[in-house]
Amino acid sequence: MWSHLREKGVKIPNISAGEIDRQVEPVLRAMENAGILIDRKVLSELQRRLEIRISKLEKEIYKAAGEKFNINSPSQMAELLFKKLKLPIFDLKKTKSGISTAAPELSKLKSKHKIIEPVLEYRELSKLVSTYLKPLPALVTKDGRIHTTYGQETSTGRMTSKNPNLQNIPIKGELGDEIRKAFIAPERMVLISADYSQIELRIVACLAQDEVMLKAFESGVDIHSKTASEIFGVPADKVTKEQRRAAKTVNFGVLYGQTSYGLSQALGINRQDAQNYIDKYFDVHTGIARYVKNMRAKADKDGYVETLFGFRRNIAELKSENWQTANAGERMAINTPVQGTAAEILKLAMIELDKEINRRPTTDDPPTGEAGRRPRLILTVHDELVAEAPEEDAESVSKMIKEVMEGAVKLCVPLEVEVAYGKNWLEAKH
DNA sequence: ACAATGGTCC
DNA sequence: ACTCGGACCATTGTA
Repeated sequence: MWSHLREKGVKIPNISAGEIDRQVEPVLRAMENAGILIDRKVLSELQRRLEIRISKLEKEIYKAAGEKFNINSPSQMAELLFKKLKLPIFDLKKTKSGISTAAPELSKLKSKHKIIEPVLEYRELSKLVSTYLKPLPALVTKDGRIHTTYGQETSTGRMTSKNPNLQNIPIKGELGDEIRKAFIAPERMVLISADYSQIELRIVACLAQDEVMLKAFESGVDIHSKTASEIFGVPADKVTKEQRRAAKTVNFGVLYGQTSYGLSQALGINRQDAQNYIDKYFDVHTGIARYVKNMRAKADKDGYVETLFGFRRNIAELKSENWQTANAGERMAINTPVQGTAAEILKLAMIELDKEINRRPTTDDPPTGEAGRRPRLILTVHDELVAEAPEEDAESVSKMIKEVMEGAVKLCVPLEVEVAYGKNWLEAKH
């Protein structure tokens, strides 16, 4: 499906998607066995801190409500907010059973009642405690480490992680920082984190042969600032932070087939403005517009789309009588080649890295009974790999990982990898 | 046991 | 009316 890209400078290694999956399988098993070292004390101390705060918030919420109720129950929350407190439901999303109490909806009510803010904070903190701080320590094995299970059975070719899922460890905010401090390197070792910079945008630039985007990546300019300058019609050096943030949302929205409504919700602007931005975007990015059209047509005609390495996803949804289902099918057709190709590139890098790492000797003669220190891959998070390495090898292993990842395939644009290391996962991402 | 709701990540 | 792709998991409430 993408063989024409060979003439555009794309060098696709002679390997199929299925073969990539087979070859990455033993690498995944090795990563599961390796696991990642956990500092349980960091988790338990944070848990204690948050539980104190949560009980204060509980009292505050009950007081503002005038009664006790189960804060964790969306139905009881809706009953309280919209029946007893009679908060306005104009503009709020509905669920099958009633009014949504999801965070974006409650945020709209912040100015209407003093109960909203503590509820949002309660939700945030109890999420962290119940999903991460409590369960993670229970999964630490005798070696002090957590061993997830990786899978490859997804509709795009991405990998999954379960028991626990280490691909959704919090990263936003101060509390995300605190949790990531609990994922540590052993004595005299470091964690190295390496992530592809905007890999999906680079892939779509290439698959779509979008001239403007190709040039942007070749010249190394900030892609979101460039998009901002295009859709807001301002010089590149006059782009505000706010405009850049909006442009970033547009860039990612395109990958998902986002509508004007979706964009307006994401940016908190009106729908017409959102539509104008999208129109402006497709005006400039004719290649992307063509790609979107082509993927819809391809899926419609053949019933499937393909990634760069030939992974096929059947999209039966497109044939649905239900227009919502059919629209969802269109978005899958747009997104799957991009997301799937990114997954394939990461897997190729993992296969190559595993070979390269195993060529290196163990650094130490281990003291009696102790395992020798040597580099190994330990985590994979969609566009990021985390490895462990002896601290004296941090620089050389970092460099090796970066080079292998950047060279995994030759696209029409350069692949860039950001790499850093430190004593824990937080430090390794600076 | 299962569906619905909500929330975390890329 | 509905609206952003791909995952996993906790809690509530119903069957």
